[in-house]
Amino acid sequence: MDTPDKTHIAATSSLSKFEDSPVFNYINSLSPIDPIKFVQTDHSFNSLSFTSPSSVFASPQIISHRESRLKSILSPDPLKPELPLYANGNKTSKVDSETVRVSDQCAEQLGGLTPKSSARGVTAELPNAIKCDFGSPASNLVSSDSIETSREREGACVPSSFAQSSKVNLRERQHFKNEVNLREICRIEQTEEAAGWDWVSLVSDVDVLYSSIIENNSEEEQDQETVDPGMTTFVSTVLQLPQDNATDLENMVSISPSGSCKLSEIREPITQSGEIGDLQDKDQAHDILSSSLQKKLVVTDSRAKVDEKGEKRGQSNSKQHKIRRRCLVFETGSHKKCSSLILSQSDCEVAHEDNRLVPSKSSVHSLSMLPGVGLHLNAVAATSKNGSFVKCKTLASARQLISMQSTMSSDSLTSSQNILIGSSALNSMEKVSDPCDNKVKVVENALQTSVSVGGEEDDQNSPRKKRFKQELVGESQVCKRCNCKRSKCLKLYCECFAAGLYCVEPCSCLDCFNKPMHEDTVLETRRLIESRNPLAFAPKVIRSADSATEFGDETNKTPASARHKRGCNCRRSSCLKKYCECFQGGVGCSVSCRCEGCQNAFGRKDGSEETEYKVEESEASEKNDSSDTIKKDEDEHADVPLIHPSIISRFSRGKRLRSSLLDVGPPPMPSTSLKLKTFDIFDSPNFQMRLQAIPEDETPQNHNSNCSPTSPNSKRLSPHHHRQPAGS
DNA sequence: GAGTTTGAAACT
DNA sequence: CAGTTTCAAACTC
Repeated sequence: MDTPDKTHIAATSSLSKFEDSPVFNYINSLSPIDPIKFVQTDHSFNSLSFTSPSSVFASPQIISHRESRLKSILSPDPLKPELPLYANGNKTSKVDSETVRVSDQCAEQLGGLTPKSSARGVTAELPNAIKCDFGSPASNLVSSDSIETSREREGACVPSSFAQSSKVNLRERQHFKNEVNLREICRIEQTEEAAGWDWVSLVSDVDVLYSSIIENNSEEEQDQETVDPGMTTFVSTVLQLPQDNATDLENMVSISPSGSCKLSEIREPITQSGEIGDLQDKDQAHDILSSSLQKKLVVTDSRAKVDEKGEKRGQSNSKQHKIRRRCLVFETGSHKKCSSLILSQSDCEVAHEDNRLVPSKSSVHSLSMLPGVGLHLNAVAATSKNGSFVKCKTLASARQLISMQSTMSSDSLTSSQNILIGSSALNSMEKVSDPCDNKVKVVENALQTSVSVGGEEDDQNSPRKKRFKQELVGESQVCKRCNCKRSKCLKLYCECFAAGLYCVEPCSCLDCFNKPMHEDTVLETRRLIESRNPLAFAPKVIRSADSATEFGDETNKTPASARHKRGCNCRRSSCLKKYCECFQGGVGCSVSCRCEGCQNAFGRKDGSEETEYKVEESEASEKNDSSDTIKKDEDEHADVPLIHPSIISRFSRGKRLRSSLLDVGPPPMPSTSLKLKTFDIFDSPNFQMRLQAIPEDETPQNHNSNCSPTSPNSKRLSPHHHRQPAGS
């Protein structure tokens, strides 16, 4: 109902309207504040103005927007782009002209920050930034109200009656408070850094600080000139993003000219009045932001000198700066329709460096999202409902806890970058074809460091360690480290190819064609294979609902009833080894299986899934060791019993299971706490849910096929279906 | 690490 | 569609 016009009018002619409004008149009659002053107080978010109509605008909306904005910086919600906020903005073209000016000022101010004064400078600047952010009544309606607007108004503002009285001393006091707060946050930051970034909590801290500052500065006037830089600097400095997160910010800023970028939102006065001015502003802001980001680094490093842990921090930062967050690579048009196709595994460089990523909304969101989002089929998605931060935190923690090896072997680097983008929303992004194998991979670093953290092996060169590292890497990113010799990795024999991933250096394949440089070949081959079997690249393991529907198997009603889409055909392994895809996938056999002598611990095809049922229904039931092991695992993930084959497969690789009992068990879990910790990410129910959910979205046609009575694999429909193993 | 086993994928 | 071959992972030693 609030049309832009309304908003705009309300913003531009707010004074007259307010004055004309009965409410205003009434409040004005109650308030000693002069109406003119009221206008000013609007922008300053003066506490006294609460008695005036401005209080209406200084409602929790402001806080809400502020919080949402802060959160959006850290956890942009793809479903809630910031852009709409701008739509409500009341910015005028007037602000556009201010942008450049203010931006320049910002740059100057940033440049003026010396290492020693950086912290103080940030502190001093912060209040204004906040004020500008939230002080304006107009900004109440538009969270993204530009700082420049406030600044502009500052210059013309008429000092409010209360503000002048408390200026000097109060400001100093506030600055002191703010600085104290800032230092506290810096300490928090350091602590978080040392213990691994507790990003969420840090955000909360910052948010609290903001609130505190806002309150403190509600009495403070708007005569301070430094604004945006402070805000930006503050964000940059205080948050001191873990590299990947920082990169996210950079990405968000640089990649999203659409204006949905979060950081630019803070400092960039995006005007609603015109696209041209908008673009100009954005360009300006982009440049400024780039510079500010650089400044940020300076500030950070500078502060590092001051901090007790400065050296450590500095090292960490310098290393972190080398990290390039991998981003999802997008598929070229040929297969855009088929969302489940291979995408370039290119390393997603920070956009502002190469600008190869198309700045679209989705791109922003995708960048905001963690790699897990949009991953194809077997790709590991660590994202969960809270996943983004969880993963970030975890990874960052791992990275922070142990100094990374700045020179990661490229093979390990690339292993985690084979991310297949299936999300159609991400298809809008340009494909980045540059593999960028030389980039340090955050996840892998984290994993690597995690290994070190575990203390299991200190020797980086230990074969065992290498192996485990590779496995972790492979698992974490579901980089199928294939070993194809003759298939050229263009057949489903190749796990990489089957998973919709490009082969990477960890692979030991020969004559591999499953690489971005052979994309055409890969896509063509995929087409051919899919023409033969539409489900060829569909997930092999289907969730309970799907499988139950598809197979009509009553035994699949169990929560742990994920089933292999085709069923196995085991004859000698008794479905007790990973030769069996059902077992490998951590699912029980179903009537679709044609296995002989099925002993699948996850559920036999004859329906003897007592294990699962009992596990699900009664934890008290004692079973043999193998069943018990399975039970525990399934209890932990009762809601998502499915364990992706790749995970299991990679998990146990190199950890050969000598015992049949162990073989019967669930995917071998890391024996060390380290491993458990690492894999908590991937074993989390949410993660598992993602694994299952993503393919559904990505391969709708396939899933439709899945639901069809006819299976692509005619063998599945053979009379063997009803054959019951004699042993069972 | 080499060799064997296994079962899916591919082929006929 | 069934049988066979090919293939690479899983597994054993």
